[in-house]
Amino acid sequence: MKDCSQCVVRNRAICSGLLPDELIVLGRLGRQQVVERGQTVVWEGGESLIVANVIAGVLKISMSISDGREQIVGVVFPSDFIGRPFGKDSPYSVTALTEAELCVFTRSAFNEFASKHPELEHKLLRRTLEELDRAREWMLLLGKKSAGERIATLLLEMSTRLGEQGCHADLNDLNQFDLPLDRQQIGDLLGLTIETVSRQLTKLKSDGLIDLPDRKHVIINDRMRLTELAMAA
Amino acid sequence: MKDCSQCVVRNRAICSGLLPDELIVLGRLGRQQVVERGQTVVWEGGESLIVANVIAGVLKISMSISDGREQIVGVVFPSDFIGRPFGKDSPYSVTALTEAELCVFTRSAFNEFASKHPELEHKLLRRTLEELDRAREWMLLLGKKSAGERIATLLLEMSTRLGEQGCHADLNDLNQFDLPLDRQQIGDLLGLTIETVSRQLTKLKSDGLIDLPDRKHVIINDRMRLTELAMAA
DNA sequence: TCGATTGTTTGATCGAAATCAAAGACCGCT
DNA sequence: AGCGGTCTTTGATTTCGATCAAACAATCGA
Repeated sequence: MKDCSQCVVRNRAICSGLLPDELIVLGRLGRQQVVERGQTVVWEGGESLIVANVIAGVLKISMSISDGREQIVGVVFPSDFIGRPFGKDSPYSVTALTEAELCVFTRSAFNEFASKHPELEHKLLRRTLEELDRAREWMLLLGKKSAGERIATLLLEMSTRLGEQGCHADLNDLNQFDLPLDRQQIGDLLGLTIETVSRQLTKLKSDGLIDLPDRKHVIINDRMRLTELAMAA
Repeated sequence: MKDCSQCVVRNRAICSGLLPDELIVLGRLGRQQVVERGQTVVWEGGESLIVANVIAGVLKISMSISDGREQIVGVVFPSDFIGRPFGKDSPYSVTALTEAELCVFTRSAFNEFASKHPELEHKLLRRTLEELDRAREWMLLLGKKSAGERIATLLLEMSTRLGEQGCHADLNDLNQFDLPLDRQQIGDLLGLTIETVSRQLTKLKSDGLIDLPDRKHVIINDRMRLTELAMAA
């Protein structure tokens, strides 16, 4: 890492709040790394050798069953933390959905540094609690929502999460963004098949709630109706 | 709290590892409380005024949609921690599935104590990471598994989690236990209806994999086949 | 002990999403 | 610009679990 004080996620990542000299020590432990779309940085079942902060790009966290069925259990954005500090093997894979830039630490070096810096662990705890809330919200979606509700929920979630990052095409417009996931991945995230995803998106489009100028780009026309849809059939 | 050093979850709860004098301070902040079956201790959407350690009993964590659909997003056992420290309102309810005993703290008192005791926060972080892993494992179940696989997975999960607690009828027999959930709750946990739960349990029974001497009691006869079932149709 | 209430099982039918199948759109490459 | 591959959409059919309905079993209080 060259210089943490110049880092674009400096104020949002878990390292925010560290003192300048602590930041220098941490910076020396990390190295910046670019990963290309599709590349996996943590393997399900493998010893989680690294942890990292996401500087740029979007990644998926996924788990699978032996017969190949895959479920995406998390989507990770800039300033988020990835990997499984402490304990055992990683129960999931982490794979880049777009080209991404990471600030990578070996797990052991990070664990050691963290154990000496309660402020860092506190930040990580808060983030983990938020991630747990999000996971549970998604359990509600997977357990109880219809296909239409799921798609509506996804679009709104993507809008806000990308918005927090300033990742929107137009910085001022939450209602326009590029999906970092293809149809198959949306299916794997929502517990639906690719065909159902496609049909539901087409339906939202023909109902006028959204526009889909191309495969990835989404324009939300009627946020209110989409929000209603997200919560009730 | 009378005396933490006598607490039955003393060695497993997040307070383990605190020094004797720290434990005395923490003990004075908490109070022991018995909650009866069905009683809710944290309300979805409400300000999470309390956090607690579970001393005895089993509780559910649940979220719901405005129209009444409910999803159980977690099941909590003795030595587990409940409530949402730091931040905002609780996004979920916590309700006792059996009579339970809690060691309750006001959230503010706990937050303050925790901020001065990194060791405690570290324990809480590890636990939260484990809870997150479990939530994601459940997302895989909800998103990708068939009804039969879900039931098999639940029975094995219950067997191991109750086993960790020494809650089994026969302490040496992981293959026999009482379900703390009724059929409706099993459905709400697995994303199934009560009828499907009943049918799948009946099927496992007639296939000889399990016995169901009464509503709550489960005997696992063929753990291996049940394990295979849990992971593939 | 009985009747009421609640929880569970079983049966019949329905429907949302999966699966199977094929056409169409988009992208990168030469 | 044209070709080959991948991704997406659309259509036809099937299936698993939901829903509707009713019988059955367990629990509780009087």
